[in-house]
Amino acid sequence: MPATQPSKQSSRERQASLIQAATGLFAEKGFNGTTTREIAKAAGISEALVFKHFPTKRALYAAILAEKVTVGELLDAIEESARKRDDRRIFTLIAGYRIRPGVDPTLLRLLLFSALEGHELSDMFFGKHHKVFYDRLAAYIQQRVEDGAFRQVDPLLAARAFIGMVVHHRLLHEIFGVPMDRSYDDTVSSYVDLFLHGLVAVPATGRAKTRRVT
Amino acid sequence: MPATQPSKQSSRERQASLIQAATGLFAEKGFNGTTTREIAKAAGISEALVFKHFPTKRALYAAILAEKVTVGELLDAIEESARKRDDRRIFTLIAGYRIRPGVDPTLLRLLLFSALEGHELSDMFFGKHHKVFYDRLAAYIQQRVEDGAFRQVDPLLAARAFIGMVVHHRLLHEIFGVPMDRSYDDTVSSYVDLFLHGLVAVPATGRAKTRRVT
DNA sequence: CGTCCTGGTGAGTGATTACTCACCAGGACA
DNA sequence: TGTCCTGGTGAGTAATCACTCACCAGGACG
Repeated sequence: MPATQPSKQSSRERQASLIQAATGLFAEKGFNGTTTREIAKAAGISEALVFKHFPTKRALYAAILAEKVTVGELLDAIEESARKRDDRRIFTLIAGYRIRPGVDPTLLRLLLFSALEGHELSDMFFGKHHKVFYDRLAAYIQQRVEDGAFRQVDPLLAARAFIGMVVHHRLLHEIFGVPMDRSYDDTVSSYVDLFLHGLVAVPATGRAKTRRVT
Repeated sequence: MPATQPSKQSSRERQASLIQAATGLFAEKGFNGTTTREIAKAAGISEALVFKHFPTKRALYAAILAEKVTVGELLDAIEESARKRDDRRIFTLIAGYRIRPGVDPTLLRLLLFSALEGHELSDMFFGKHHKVFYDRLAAYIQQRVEDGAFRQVDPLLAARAFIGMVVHHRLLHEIFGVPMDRSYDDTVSSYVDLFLHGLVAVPATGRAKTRRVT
């Protein structure tokens, strides 16, 4: 518990540590399941002080959703691989960003809770965390269809399909507690391979297409 | 509002109408977000009577999760197609079962809420509603791999991947409100096609593999 | 007739909730 | 020295929560 600062802090510091403490609680128990008393305790301050910084509990929640926008550097890496037409790399990047063990697990819970509980900022949160990905991916897929490298598919649907595979994987793992018996790299590569080349075996033509999947 | 029965009902009838009324509320607002007063009002009875039938609010919630087990007839249809090795049909059946417009939208919300809020019966609920599907699908995929018809993939991972695509689709639509601009049949067929044949175009060999997807 | 069971309720109970208010400590600056 | 601002609190408050209890209506059965 990082609740060890009864010392004075500036307004901005307090606000930040409040947001940090509350984020964990909201992600764990949802908006309705979290009390302001718990938040204050987790931040190591009195309940009254919480309301000096945020007029209502909802306002604190909104501040959290508004703050966690991230994304950023990943899109650059994607952009670069897109220029090189490195299909495998792009899909691996996106999948990895969603499955990678280091990724903050609270964000997914926060996102789901906010959507289920119907918070007003949920749409924005969803847009910043998910929509960007499948919009960018859809654009790339369209490009590759035009190149003639991909089959004639609906780019948006295909993008959603791929991201769906991998988000669902995380969902199973983090929300439903399904154990993942394969390594992270292995899993990502399997998903990418599956999506790019499909399930049906290609009868022996000259191509060395059958990548090992183990 | 079906709250129009102040008349006497037998204990079992009351219990059933209580469960029906509460299911909608729990799915909409979660366990913590739903009050017993609301439930009573939706069922058209007094709050006290709710507790005559269920000792606690949690017990009522548990009764709901325990009751909604369904599945059933779909597995028979799958079994039949499995004997015929009708790949497309099997994947279409499963996808359809999850995307079909008629499917009760409250179940998905209920499932997510119960998992996020960490209800004790959540695992069971998940097992009956999802695990059966990807276990069955994984078994079929393994069979087809042994037939030599599918590539050498991890069956469980592949099954999860496909179901992930389609569950994610429903999630986007029902929970996040993303509009779906294509028809139901079209969407399902696109997903199945994508999963079976992959994204990468097969260079012109003799096969007429490129199914139209539009 | 009485009495007993079942379905049903109004009016509470104490605990908990989000939120408020009067007040305090101490450094800054005059 | 005084006073003023900022960070901080203990002790509330009204509302709401899950849950309880004493009681009622009426049909069944003797």
